[in-house]
Amino acid sequence: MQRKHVTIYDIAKRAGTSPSTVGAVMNGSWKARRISEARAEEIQRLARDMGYAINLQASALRKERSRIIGMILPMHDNRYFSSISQTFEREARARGLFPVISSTLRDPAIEVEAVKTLLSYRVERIVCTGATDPDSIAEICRARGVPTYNFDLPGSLAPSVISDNYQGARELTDRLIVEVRSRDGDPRRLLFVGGRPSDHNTMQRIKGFSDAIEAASGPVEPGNVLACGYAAAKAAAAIEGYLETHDMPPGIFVNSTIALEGVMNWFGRNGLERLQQLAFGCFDWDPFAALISPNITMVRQDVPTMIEALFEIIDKDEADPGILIKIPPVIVEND
Amino acid sequence: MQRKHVTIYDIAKRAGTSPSTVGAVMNGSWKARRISEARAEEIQRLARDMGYAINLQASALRKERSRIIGMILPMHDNRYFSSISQTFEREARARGLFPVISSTLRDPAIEVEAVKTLLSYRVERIVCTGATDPDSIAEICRARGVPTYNFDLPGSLAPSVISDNYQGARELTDRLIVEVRSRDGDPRRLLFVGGRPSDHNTMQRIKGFSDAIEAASGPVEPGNVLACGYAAAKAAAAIEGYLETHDMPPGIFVNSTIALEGVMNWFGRNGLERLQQLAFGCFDWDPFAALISPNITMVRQDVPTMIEALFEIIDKDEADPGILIKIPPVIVEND
DNA sequence: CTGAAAGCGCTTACAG
DNA sequence: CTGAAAGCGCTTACAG
Repeated sequence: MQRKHVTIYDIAKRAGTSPSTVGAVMNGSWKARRISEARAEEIQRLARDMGYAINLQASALRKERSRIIGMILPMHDNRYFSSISQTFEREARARGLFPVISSTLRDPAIEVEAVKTLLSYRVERIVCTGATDPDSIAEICRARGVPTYNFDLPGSLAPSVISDNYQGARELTDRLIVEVRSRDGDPRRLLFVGGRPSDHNTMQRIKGFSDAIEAASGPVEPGNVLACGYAAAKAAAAIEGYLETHDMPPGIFVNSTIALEGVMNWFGRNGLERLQQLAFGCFDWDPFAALISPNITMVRQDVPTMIEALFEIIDKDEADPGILIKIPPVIVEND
Repeated sequence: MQRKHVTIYDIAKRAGTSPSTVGAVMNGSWKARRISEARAEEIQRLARDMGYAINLQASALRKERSRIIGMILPMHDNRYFSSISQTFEREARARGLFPVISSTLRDPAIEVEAVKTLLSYRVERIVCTGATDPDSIAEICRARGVPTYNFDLPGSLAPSVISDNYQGARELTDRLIVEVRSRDGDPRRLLFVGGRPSDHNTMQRIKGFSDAIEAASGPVEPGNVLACGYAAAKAAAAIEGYLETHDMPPGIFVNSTIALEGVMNWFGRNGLERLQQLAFGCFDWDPFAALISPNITMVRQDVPTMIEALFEIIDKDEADPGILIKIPPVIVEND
């Protein structure tokens, strides 16, 4: 048990050779150096015995390449975002990159702080997931020659990969409309709940929602779009407030599982059976939500395909800020 | 827009001073060096203008302190584990540490691989969450002088912080017993579903489950403990198989929300209303699961308190492998 | 096939 | 109050 890490110098001394040679053997460049097989093996054996592990900080410093890829993420404890981390991590590792993910709680100040820290650790690229202000991040990174990518929310200074929020919302709303009509309800009275009005994705989803209704039966009722924020409690309060002045709508479009939690809680407190009479849709997927209401339809964002598209851009080293890839989400019917 | 990162040398040149001075100003040690306020301010201004960001790799290399704290985690896309990352990240940052989390899919080979990579980036400490083989990790790290901590699953070579699985399971089972009896059912016929039999936590929970039943009404029926693994599909298959040769049990203890998903799916396919007649408990918490069955009781592991206990050990730099802190989980009644 | 030297960008004594 | 020098552990020309 040693306190100090063993270095190529320690091994060189023991092997009676030079640090350069050991270094070459340890980082795999030894074949190019035409170091004898015998010597390489001897060094590898010694390294194993001595418990050598390359110091990637030193290596990165010298090579000016860290192989670290950073990602900022609104939060970990969320099904959608955690499936993003999971898939991102796998794909980054598959490329020999070292993924480092920081959560930023949808706070632009924390986002910038996290990005600066990542830059100080000399990440080679940064993926901004759901960033509140992706363009300022892109600017900071561009000044340092670090490419950025927007994910989930688009920006104008770097390539973006997002869900096709408009189309997904429109398709989801179309299903709700069919269901509402099958019960002789009025689609214009459908309710939209959740998200921030300033958020690009929420805006697109509201547009898809409104356009679908308008195309089917005329403009959505004014006051039926409750972009009340992301917290579950806010969604519950929004429903509560809405119902003080309105009748129960024939259906609800819930914008994210976080909002869904609030909506479900409200119904849980006020009679879960009332849910059965509603057309119910959620933009985001949760395996348990499917079981609560037999008539819920969910939109599942296609994370694997989104991450694939992201790495295609990265692999090709594309940097055109005009790139905007929209991945269609998947409608998950309940049955 | 520069390609190259600006260094303390660049700033020193522009400021007409030495790199040492700039370095001291940039890392805050300038007051100890008694550098004049005026000069410090001038340097800070220049650094801002030139877009300087300290290279923490170089700094860490020289100081032999990275301030990086690593964590390995079975997976990100899981409510329990993602709440661990979220809380861990916050607490690490609050201490000026840089958290790096790698997921290892409950695969011992990947665990060791991830730990070695973290060591190569010169992390200062490693938290092993839910590690399949925490002791070999502890050994590898100890040889390099890097302290480790076991989290969620205990080990024998480093301090451990875990949930009190036995007590939590026992209390949960006690509730199920009361419920079963209130319907004139036989507690000995309660069913346990999910987890690996080799997993410490599962073992403890099975023990709590069995002991509670035994204390109340005699030994649990043989064959009523289905430690079928973690996948949802396995839990569904286990229930299916069980019911081929047994009547519906009076209640089910589900060991994790992943298994719960499988169990719920089975009932979803075979009549969700049959759930209402069961006493239903889950070791792990999910906000939606609560809404599915009015009589579900869940055990929520107390992640904030667990992480607090972890950092108390870290802050005090305790390394006694005999430390085993069990945090009582919280019973979440449904209502 | 191999080694000595320089340098990545910092920090740490040391000297004044 | 400040600077020159050495060194953290690598990799990269360069020389032989």
